[in-house]
Parts: sequence; structure tokens; C-alpha cells
Amino acid sequence: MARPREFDADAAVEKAMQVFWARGYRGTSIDDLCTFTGLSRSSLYAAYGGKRALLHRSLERYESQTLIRIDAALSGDVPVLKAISGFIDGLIDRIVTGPGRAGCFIGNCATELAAQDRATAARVRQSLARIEAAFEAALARARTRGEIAADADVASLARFLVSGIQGLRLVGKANPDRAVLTDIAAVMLRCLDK
Amino acid sequence: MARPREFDADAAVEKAMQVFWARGYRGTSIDDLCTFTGLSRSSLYAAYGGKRALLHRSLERYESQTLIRIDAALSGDVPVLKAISGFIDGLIDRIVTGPGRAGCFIGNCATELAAQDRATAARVRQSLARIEAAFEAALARARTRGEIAADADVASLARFLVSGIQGLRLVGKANPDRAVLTDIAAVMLRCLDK
DNA sequence: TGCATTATGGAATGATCATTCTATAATGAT
DNA sequence: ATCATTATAGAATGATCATTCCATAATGCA
Repeated sequence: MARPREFDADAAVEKAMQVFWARGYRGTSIDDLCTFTGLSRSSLYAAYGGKRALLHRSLERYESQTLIRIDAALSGDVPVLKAISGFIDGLIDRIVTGPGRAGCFIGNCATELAAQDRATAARVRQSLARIEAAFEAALARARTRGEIAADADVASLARFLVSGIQGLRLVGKANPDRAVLTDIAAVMLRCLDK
Repeated sequence: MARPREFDADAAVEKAMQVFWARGYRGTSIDDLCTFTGLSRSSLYAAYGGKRALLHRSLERYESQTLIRIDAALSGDVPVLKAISGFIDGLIDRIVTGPGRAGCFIGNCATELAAQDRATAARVRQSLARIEAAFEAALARARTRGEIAADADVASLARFLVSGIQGLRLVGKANPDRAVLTDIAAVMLRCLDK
């Protein structure tokens, strides 16, 4: 019926996400996005609507990738606390070796935009809630298995984990020092079964 | 010897700090700074050198105010854990009622700039280290008084507190809900004497 | 083989950005 | 009172910003 597009829309969002993640929303120009996605301005605007819409697509993508990563880490037969510990170790690895140096994309957007942009704030809140739910489900499983106290408040613990991980990633951004981060993680993990 | 300046240099930094804090570095224009400080462009550049230099002045100011606030909360005769708990309650209050909604200025700068601006990253690292030291001193006091375990690793606990507070403030930005934040704080505090 | 439709490249637009410059004003010392 | 010195107001500069527009290209269908 008409001319087909020459780019892969998902791949372009992936690239855009990486740029926004590394440079922030205001630190990223349309030119940057065109360069990294390989799209022309026209194609970018026609396909996504604009910079903000593309940010939201990027956030959706990051959220789903994050949930997949969390589910992969927390499922399986390992004890849940071990799995959570392994997940955080992986996080620290990525922070220290470079690719995680950009922090959490969701947390970055919260910091940069939540105060002035209600729609983005809502999206961030939703993403954090879903991540929290994933941890809560795993902790509930740990509780029924007797891996944590029978009266543990898994909702609170999940909230604590989400918050703690955001803190860890923020500190890791200013100070990507493995000893510091593992110290923090160790205290965090001790909270879960106490 | 020459014409005296018409503004209070400290008061101007205070105003600048508030604008940077609320809107972020890139979200703040020189016009914004002139409007809120009451200075003209010429005066602003003559007095501070430029936008980035003024940011660093603002960060210094924020750090010293923060350290004063922490010392005020942690000194006195109350048990240290109670004092820390009170400090965090105050933080949550300010988040929920508005004035703390902007997050931690230091954490905001870490998120927005640390990846691309080494000087700012170093300043952030230094501020976090000083805050950590303040908490560590208080925790060491708690340990000698028997308020926490004699073998507690107060350095790790202090790092954990700094990181945890950053996480709390970040979550509070997207979701300034008292119930959520007090949940998180409660788990955090339980970690300290376990 | 046209034709309607969508995609693309790149120029154009107009706003806003940080910074510098110029002219003028206000002071203390002489 | 004059002068060296610093402060101020506001215009000027030139870069960069997000977005729109226009001309051209590529397709499926008639």
C-alpha cells in the first residue's frame, strides 16, 4: 500500500533507551537520538511522536527488561535469599565494571523529571510498583518455605528492597567501589531474615 | 575603593541552591537564576564565574546545611538509634508535606551529572563521605554505650544508612506516601541493631 | 503503468541556551 | 572634585534546542 519503513522500530527504541539512560532526558538531544538510532528527524517524529513519547517508550522497554531479569534471577530452585543476594551481586558487578554505571533508568527519570512531569512520575511509580511486586512474590515464596520468619511483612521487605537497590545504584554512580557496595548490600540482606 | 555590590552573596547562593535543587542543573537556566537571586547576568557571572561554579557553591552550601542538620539530630542525650529514627521521621515529614519533595540535592546531582562530570562526581562523593562519617561517629557512640552490638561494623552500617536514605528520598519523589516511606524506614532501622 | 499512501532526508523555524560585551552607575581615596 | 575601580543593566552573540515542513523516494494496488 505504501512505502515500508527502513528501520526496526523496536531496535530504535532500544538505542534511544540507551542514550536516555546514559545522558538523561534533558542531556539527550534529538540529534543524539537520530545519530544513535540511525533515524532521520522525520522518521523519528512520524514513528514515535516526539522526544517525550520516545522517553516513555524507552521506560516501558526498560521496565519489561528489568522485570524479566528479576524473574530470571528469582525463579529456580535456589533459596530465595540466595537468589536475591545473587541478583544484587550481579548489579554490583555491572556497576563496578561499567555498564551499570548509569544507574537505574527508572530512578534517573524519577530524579530528573518526577517533580515537574506528572505523567512521567506516574510511569515511574508504576514501574517501581511492579518491581516491588516481583520481589514481594519471591519473598512470600520464601516465607512459605520457611526461609524467612513466618511473621515477616513481605510487602514492607519488598518496598525496602526496591528503595535499597535505588540507594545502592545511586551511591554506586558517585562511588563505583566494590567494597563499599558489597558492604551496603550485606547489611541490606541481613535485614531480610531478621 | 569601588562600587559596593548591592546583593548578599550568601543569600544569592541560597536562592540559587533552591532553584538547582528543585529543577536540576540542566532544568535551570541563567534567566531562572537571575530571576530567583535577583541578580543581573553581569553580577552573577562577576560574582560566581558561571552556572557550573554556582552549582558547586550551591552543593557546598547544601552539604554544610545537611551536616548541621544531622549533627543537631544526632547529638544530645537521646539514644542514638532513637535519634536516627527521629531524623528519618523528619525527613519523611518533609517529603510528604512538600519541601522535601525535591529529593536530596546531592543525590540529584549524582544522578544528573556524575556520569559526565568528574568534578561534580568528586564533590558528590566527598559530601556523601562526610555525611557517612557523621553517621559513623554517632553509631560508634551507640556501640560504646551498648545501644548496638559490641561487634557491630559501624562503618558498614553508616554506608548502609547513607545509601538507604538516598533510596528513601528517591522513592519518596515518585511516591510521597507516608505509609510506604515509614514501612521502608522501619525495616532500615531494624537492620541497625541486628 | 499510473496513483494513492507512507517513509525519508534535510532544510527551515523560532525559541531558548550560556556567555560576553558595552555603557553607565556608584563608591573610596586622593 | 577627580579618578581608579568595581557593580550593574541590558543588549548582543552565536550555539543549540525541539519541532515542522517540503520535496523526493519507495511501495501495493488499480
